[in-house]
Amino acid sequence: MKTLEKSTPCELCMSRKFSLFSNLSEPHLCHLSDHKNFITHKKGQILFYEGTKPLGVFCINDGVVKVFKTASNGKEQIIRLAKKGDFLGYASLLGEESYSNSATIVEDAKICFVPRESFIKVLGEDTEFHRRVTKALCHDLGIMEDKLTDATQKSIRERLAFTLLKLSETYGIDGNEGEKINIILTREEIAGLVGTATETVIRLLSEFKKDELIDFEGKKILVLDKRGLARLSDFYG
Amino acid sequence: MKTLEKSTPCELCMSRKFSLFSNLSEPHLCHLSDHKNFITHKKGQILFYEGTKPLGVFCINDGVVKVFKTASNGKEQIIRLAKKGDFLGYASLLGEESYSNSATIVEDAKICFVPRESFIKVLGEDTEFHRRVTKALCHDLGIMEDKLTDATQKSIRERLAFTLLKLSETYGIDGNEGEKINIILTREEIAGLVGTATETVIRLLSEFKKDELIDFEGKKILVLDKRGLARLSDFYG
DNA sequence: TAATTAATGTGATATTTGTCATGTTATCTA
DNA sequence: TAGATAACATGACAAATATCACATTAATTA
Repeated sequence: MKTLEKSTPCELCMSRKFSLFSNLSEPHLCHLSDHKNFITHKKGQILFYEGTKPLGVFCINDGVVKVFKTASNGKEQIIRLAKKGDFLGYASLLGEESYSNSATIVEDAKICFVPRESFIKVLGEDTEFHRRVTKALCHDLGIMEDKLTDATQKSIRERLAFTLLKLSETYGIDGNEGEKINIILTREEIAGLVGTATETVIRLLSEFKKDELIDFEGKKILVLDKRGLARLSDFYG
Repeated sequence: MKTLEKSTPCELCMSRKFSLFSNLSEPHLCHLSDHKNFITHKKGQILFYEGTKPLGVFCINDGVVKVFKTASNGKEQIIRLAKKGDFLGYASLLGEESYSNSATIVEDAKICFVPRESFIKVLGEDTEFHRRVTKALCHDLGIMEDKLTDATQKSIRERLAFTLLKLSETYGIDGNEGEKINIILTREEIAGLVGTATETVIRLLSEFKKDELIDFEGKKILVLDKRGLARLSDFYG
C-alpha cells in the first residue's frame, strides 16, 4: 500500500467540478468514492508506461502530469499536460488497448485511481456520463488534428510561440509585469511539447527574450507581449 | 434531391460487415435503412467543409475519401483516407462541434448519409454499439498520437517511406513485380499525407525509384522493396 | 483538335533546424 | 560542504527541406 492519506470523498471533491465526473448521481459518486484509491505523487514519479495494460483511470485532484510518447530516436513527444480535474488513461482503457503513452508527474500531484470495474460500471449505468466521455474523446480528437497540422505546416518558432501562449492560457497568473507561466518545465520538456531539439528551444527562448516578448523569473517564464507571440505563432494575426 | 439510385438496404450491405454497424440488431438496421440517403459522388466533389455543422454521419459503401485540414499557409494536411466501411463525421457530430476538417472524394464513391437523429437514436438504444463507437474513437486517438510523434520526430524521407508502406498495406494488390498501390494520388496529395512540400515528394519518390524501392505504373506506385522502405522509415529496422 | 489548365519535374538557393562538442551554472545528494 | 549530476547555454557545422522560378508533360475542356 502506498501513501495513505485522508482522501476527500468524490462527493466533496472540488476538482471534480471541472471534470467529467461533474454531473454524476449521488449513488454513483459514492460507489466511486468507495472504490477509488487516493495517492500522492512526487515530481518525477511515473504513473504508467506505454505498452502496459490499463487497470483503471486516473483522476487528477491536484498537480500536473505530462503524457508523452517516446519516439524511436529516444526523444519524448509530449501529447498533453494534464491538470486538476483531468482524466488520464481512459482512452486506452476504453479502446481496450495497452497504454499508447506514458505519464509522469511534472508537479507534485494528488491523484485518484478508479479501478476499471467501477469506471465501466458507472459508464454503463449512466448513459449521460457515457455521452460526456464520448464527447470529450471527440474533442480530444479535434485537438490532435490541429496539433498534427501545426506540426507539419508550421515552423518551430511559430510552434514555440503558440505553445507559450497556450501555457500562459492554462497556467498563467497575472503579475505586475506580464503574465507568469506558473509551472516549471525544463527546456527539454518544452522541446518535447513543441516537438523539437532542446538546443533549439534554448536559442529561440533567448531570442524571444531579446525581442522582449518574454522574460524569465527564476525557472518560470513571463509572457510580456501576448500579441507579439500571437503574431509570431501564425501567418495571420 | 441528388443522384437517385437503387440503394442497398443496410441489412444486405456488404461493406457494413467491416464497419461499426456490423453488429446492429435487425430493427435498428431497418431504421437506418429507412432514413438513410444513398448518394453517388464523383472524384473531386466535396462531402463537407471544415467549420460547418454536421447533420449526420457518412458511411462509405465504396470509394475513397480524403479527410483533411487546411493549414494557415493554405496547404492541406490529410488526416486520413477513408474507404469502404469507414464512417465520416461522427467525431464532430458526437463532439457537438463544427466539422474540424473537410472531406472530398478521391475515388468515385457511394456513400450513405445517416441523419443525426437516426444515428443518435441507435446510439442511445444500443449500448453495445455506443461502446464500439467509443472504442473506435479511442483507437483513432492513439493513431493520432503516433502521427503527431512521427511528424515531429521523423524526417520527411522516413515519413514518406512509412506512408508508402501504409498505403500498400491498405490499397496494395499483388502483381508480378511488387505490390501495386491501387489508388491514384497526386504528388500534392501524397505531400498532404506526409506533411511536406510537393516538390520534396517528387524528389524523394524519384530517389526511391532510383534506389529500386518503388517503381511507377501509370499514375500508380509499385512497391518493389518493402523491407527497404521499412528500413528507411524508422531508425530501427 | 486547339487551347487551357493541372500535374510533374528540375535547378538554384536560402534558411531552418538538428547534431556535436564543450563550457558554465544550478541542483541534488552522499 | 564537496562531488556528482542535471540543466542551461553557445558555437560551429552539416543536412534536410522549403521556396521560387521555370520547363515539360498530361489531362481536360471549349
